[in-house]
Amino acid sequence: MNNMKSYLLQVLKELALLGGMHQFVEISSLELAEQLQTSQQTASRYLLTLDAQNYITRQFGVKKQLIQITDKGIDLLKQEYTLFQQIFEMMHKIHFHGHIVSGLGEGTYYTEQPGYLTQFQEKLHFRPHPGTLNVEIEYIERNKLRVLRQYDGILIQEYKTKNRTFGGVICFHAEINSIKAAIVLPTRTHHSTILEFISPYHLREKLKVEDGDEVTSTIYLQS
Amino acid sequence: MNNMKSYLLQVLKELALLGGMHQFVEISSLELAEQLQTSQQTASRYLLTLDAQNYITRQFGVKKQLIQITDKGIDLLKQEYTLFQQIFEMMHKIHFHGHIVSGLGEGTYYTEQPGYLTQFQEKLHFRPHPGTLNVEIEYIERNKLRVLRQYDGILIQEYKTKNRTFGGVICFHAEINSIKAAIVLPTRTHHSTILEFISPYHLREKLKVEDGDEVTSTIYLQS
DNA sequence: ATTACTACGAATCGAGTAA
DNA sequence: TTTACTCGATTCGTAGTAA
Repeated sequence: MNNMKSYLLQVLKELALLGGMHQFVEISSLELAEQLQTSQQTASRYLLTLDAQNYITRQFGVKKQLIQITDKGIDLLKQEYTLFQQIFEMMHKIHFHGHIVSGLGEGTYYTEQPGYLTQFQEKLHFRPHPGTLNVEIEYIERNKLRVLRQYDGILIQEYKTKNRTFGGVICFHAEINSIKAAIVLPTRTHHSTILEFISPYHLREKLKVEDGDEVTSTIYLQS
Repeated sequence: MNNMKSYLLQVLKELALLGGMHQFVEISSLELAEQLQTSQQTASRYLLTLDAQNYITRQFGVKKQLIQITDKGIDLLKQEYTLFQQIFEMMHKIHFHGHIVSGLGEGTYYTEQPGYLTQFQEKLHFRPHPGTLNVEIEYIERNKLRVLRQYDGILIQEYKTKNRTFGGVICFHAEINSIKAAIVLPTRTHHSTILEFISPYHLREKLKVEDGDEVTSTIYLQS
């Protein structure tokens, strides 16, 4: 029953704009039809359907009916509102969904390099636990990754030892399942769909996750 | 062309969630179909329609297409977001639309009574210009008036002179066409669709309005 | 692989109208 | 008035398929 017809959501929105989440709304099917720019018959049918699916309750007076949005209807509206908030917050933060995968164990090596460590502490204001937690994001969300790459992030500069060069990386503050963390984006490698998280905590323990588990994360764009 | 089909709005929303307002989104009609839980053919037709109506622009790569939401599409999403904000802000403020009407000139008499004046100044923190500006709200919005009456507002108490009794009224801070004001609700008279505004300014002059002109107003519910 | 056309079945709309 | 039913008209969705 969550394959809600989109036009019914519009009707619910219209009722909410008239105060239907707080009070009953006194409205005839013809009045509603005018608001929705449709026919009285269609408006009446919309109300029947919303009622049958428990998104609204109705009482019939002598003339017009009194309509109130149910908790189920309010939840649906809230859910929709949240999505719009996500859309318009996307200049501040981006949400990703994915599941835990194992890296090649390189994470531990890199996060223990003193040249990176000092920069992490200076610029991210925490000392990362050794290793990274890798999250394969849903493939469709590679598009959000492209948005993410438009932003500057926190630059960890490349540096050289006598043996080798350690490349620069971009970091963003983040949360994974609501735990404080950051992501590390290699400046090259534009086609990966893996996010590497570092954190002051041992994330696998703190989050109690293992390979394949689903996680949600938020990346903060302001540096 | 503003009789946008509601399912097209959902498609636009989905593209926006993938970052389509900030960047191009790389998505095949099949992928989009999966997101929308519909068929590839339907998704393809949705995109054709959105393109034809200039809500999106598309570039075709060798494989998938690149989609970006146009300014027109962004405007539509913003408009929708604004409506949801209004819905969920309704515990703080309520918006009304209406047009100016003439009162019976009583407003001037009442707003000049010293017993009201001192209370207005104490409780509303401004000295009202003599008279009220009356706004007949759209009939359908009587439902929001019912929501408004659930709130306590700012009580102006009744008082007596040796000649007569002046009844109590409820006030709410307000704005009318963005100008600071307040509304005065008689405690009785539950079936009026007229809002009476008082303001430190002479509203008819300040707003440059006359009878029949449309105005929008915001009523603030927190006392 | 991907887009999108055609054709037709399914769902939705709204005029007429009863209650 | 008002709601909401029936039923023909219109719109929408999707299988098959071409490009």
